[in-house]
Amino acid sequence: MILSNPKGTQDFLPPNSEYKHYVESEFRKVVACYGFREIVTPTFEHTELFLRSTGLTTDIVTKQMYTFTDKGNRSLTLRPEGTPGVIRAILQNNLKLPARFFYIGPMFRYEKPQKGRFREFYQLGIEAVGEAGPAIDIEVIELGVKFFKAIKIENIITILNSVGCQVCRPKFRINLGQFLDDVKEKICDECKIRAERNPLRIFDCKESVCQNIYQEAPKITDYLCYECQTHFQAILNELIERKIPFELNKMLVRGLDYYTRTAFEFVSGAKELGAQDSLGGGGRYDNLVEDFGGPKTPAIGFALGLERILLAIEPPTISTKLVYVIPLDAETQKKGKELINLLRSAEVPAMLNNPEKNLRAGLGIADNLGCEYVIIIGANEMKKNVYTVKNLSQRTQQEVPQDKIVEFFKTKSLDIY
RNA sequence: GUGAGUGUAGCUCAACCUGGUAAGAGCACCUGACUGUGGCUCAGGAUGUUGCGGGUUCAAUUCCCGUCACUCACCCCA
Repeated sequence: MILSNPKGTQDFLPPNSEYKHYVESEFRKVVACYGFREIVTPTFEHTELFLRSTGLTTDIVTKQMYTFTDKGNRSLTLRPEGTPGVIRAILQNNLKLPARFFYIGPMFRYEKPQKGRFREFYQLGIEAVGEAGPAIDIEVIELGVKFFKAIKIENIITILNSVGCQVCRPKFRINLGQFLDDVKEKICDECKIRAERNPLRIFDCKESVCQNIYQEAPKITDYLCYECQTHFQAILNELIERKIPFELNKMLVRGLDYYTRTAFEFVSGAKELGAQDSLGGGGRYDNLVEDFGGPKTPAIGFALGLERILLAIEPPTISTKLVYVIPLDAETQKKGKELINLLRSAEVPAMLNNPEKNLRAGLGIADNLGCEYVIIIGANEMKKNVYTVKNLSQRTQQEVPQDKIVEFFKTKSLDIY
């Protein structure tokens, strides 16, 4: 019992931990190209922050938050998502706008775990705060697509919709409410609850009966105000022009309350993902900063689920730089110690064979460690003033002059993720 | 929160349906053949409170109940 991790958490063991590092470093490269810089915010915040932003009616807030009272009697919550903390930090520190930030870190939601869904999970996210025009919407979507391409996830579909704004959404909601009143006898029980609590979510229903009914329902896109309509149309035009494939889905809504206008989701066809096929999602949230008491500030962002990405990628090849040094006898032991010190000070990772293990055993250990190279030092080498360098995977070996050994390994670029 | 499935060696699983006479296999592990060349081969070795608790029975890994854990799905989302 003591030796088990809490439900919904997981250990990232090698090589999985290295795959994680690979995904994160590719993400860093891509976002850097678009001018996003890293922001690191606390993993817990005042509970109120999430109540005010994520939304009082959302599942996340009503039943999934890890909320606790600390010894100073403050109500704190492990962050269930990244955006509120980022916006808080921007306002609190009075940062200059526009600003572009990215973050990578664990989020926490009390859910029942299943494939691609955990209680502690990592998100890779970006937030562009203070830019209103459609240009940034396009950059953000393009960035997402580029990232998936960088990590070689090919079968990604970008699903796109506009959820309107404070001007047009109320009109839509009234009409949708009327529609739901008319059909409430025919829809499923779940939908009846949704219709009361959060009508926009009815479109998520998977019952075909309901889906058929909702074909006739009012769509937000038919109610967009002139500004929202223009904004949305500009995005569609530009995406087509840039040949970024997308799929319009008038049913797409977002689970968080603060979204406005552009809403999108990156969906994968990879069957490894099970039911959780959404690798990430995001959208515009033009009112959130104001809701926090800041100036009226447009913003857009997205978040990607790291664990789901790991399910979808082809694992990269991980090779280790570690060089395994095997002195053959008592006389060469000292030489071996000097050699690993020399290599280490040149930033070449090195490890010495245990004197109790013979050459055969040492090679086996090096192989298990994933070492590409082994250095063998024995009487013959000492005589000729060389080291025998053996490449384990290619099963080749060569003699390298002792004074050239550091240089030899410095020219090898075996990156470890 | 709801539903279904699964818990046997470090890992993957068999035996369970049809209860029965030392609980097995493969992989991994350890030792040796093998004191200057690893992934092969050969010989040998160690390993289990059959998740936990209770019940039925002469007898339970096997059947029943409970419980916990894991998995998948619903829900929701990244």
